[in-house]
Amino acid sequence: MTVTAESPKRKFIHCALRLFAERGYFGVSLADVAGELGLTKQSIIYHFKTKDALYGAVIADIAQRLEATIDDVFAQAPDARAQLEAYLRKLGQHMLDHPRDARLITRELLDNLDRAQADNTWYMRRFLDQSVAIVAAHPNWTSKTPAVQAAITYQLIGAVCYFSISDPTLNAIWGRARVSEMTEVFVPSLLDLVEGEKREHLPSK
Amino acid sequence: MTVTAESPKRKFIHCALRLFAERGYFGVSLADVAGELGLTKQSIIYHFKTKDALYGAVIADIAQRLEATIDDVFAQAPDARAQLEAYLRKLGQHMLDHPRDARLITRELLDNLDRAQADNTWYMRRFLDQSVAIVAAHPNWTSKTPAVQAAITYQLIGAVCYFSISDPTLNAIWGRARVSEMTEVFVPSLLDLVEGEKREHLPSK
DNA sequence: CAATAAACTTACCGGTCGGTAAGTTGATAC
DNA sequence: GTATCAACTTACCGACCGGTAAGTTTATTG
Repeated sequence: MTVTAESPKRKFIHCALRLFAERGYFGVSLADVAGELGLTKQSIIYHFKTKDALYGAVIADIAQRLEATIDDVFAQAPDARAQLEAYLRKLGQHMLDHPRDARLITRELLDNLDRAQADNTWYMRRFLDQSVAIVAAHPNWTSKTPAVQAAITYQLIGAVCYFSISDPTLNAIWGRARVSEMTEVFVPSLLDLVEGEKREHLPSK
Repeated sequence: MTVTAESPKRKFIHCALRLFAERGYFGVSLADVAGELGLTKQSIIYHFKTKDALYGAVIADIAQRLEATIDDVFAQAPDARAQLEAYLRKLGQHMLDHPRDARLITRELLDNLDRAQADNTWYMRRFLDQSVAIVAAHPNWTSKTPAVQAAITYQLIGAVCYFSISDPTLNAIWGRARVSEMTEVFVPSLLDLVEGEKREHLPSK
């Protein structure tokens, strides 16, 4: 059993992703991150120079993994309709498997209110453009304006992220049993909304 | 012209809502809030005892205003279908008019990961239950399980909040013109998704 | 005019923050 | 065997944090 030799930088990114997702930028100190790995905050400063730079590396890491998922969709699905279905399934699966990504993306959206204008390198841009391209190719929306296509795309991504981050709260409100039911029907119900079907295969009372 | 005499407590709540929405709980200090009103942080301590209590008052304030919106829907719309339409229009309008509410609700969702279990008084509970009741009454979902109804409700609220908080970022990515187009078609497109129509009245190229 | 109470203020405290500076350690290279 | 370098450490700094304690100001009331 060999220890997977993760580079020190990647170890910090991995750990920081988790903490930033849970508590946000201001809710996490460098000492918190380093402490989780049994190190001191100065080891982070050594690798990343500043806290901002560490945060940037975390965002870039998520963006890269999301782009990889999309490339996968383009490679596998035969036509536009199948591509959108594959996209939604993969995105949904990704965000349910990695709720931290959904949490951090949503936080990034919230915290970038001021930064959005100043910072012209927006790490998620490529991912978003590719997502819109998939929606735009679908028969439902090929004839629509780019604005409509972008709005639909955003609704879909938003629904997926929002559902993922709501999980703990939903559990507290309605209990684990009901939320686990909700999770099962979530992606199918989203697909039905997209295809305009009448949701007949969803469970009835 | 009389100055509307807002109580000191309400002035703090109003100001804190804006700052918490913009920068989050840990991103805002008591001195920040008081400074905006030309006062010192101790004046906040005097009124609210702790920072946590101030934050709680802000959340309670939002919850109360949302419940008022819902009561309105129940009072006005004649049947279940019209109620859901009125609900979505009002919710969408509310979140577009008051993006801070959408931002803070989403932040609350994110930050309550740990608190959700411990804190059994969850201010948004009544609002959420009423929202689910409206969705459950709609012909599309009356026959579905409570879990499905809750999932649909959450997707709808999520889409609205997510779109509202995305506004600054979307502007930075695609420009004001396209985003303003998106905003116009947003609620109608959501209604079309709900009613299962084919989006014929949405603008085409 | 004295008493009271709301709505503040200044002064201060222990603790934590991000970041600088100057070592220390252990492995590799020549 | 010593020079080099990555990957750390300890020690420290000024700024800021939430919160306590003890006044001060202002308006109202008997």
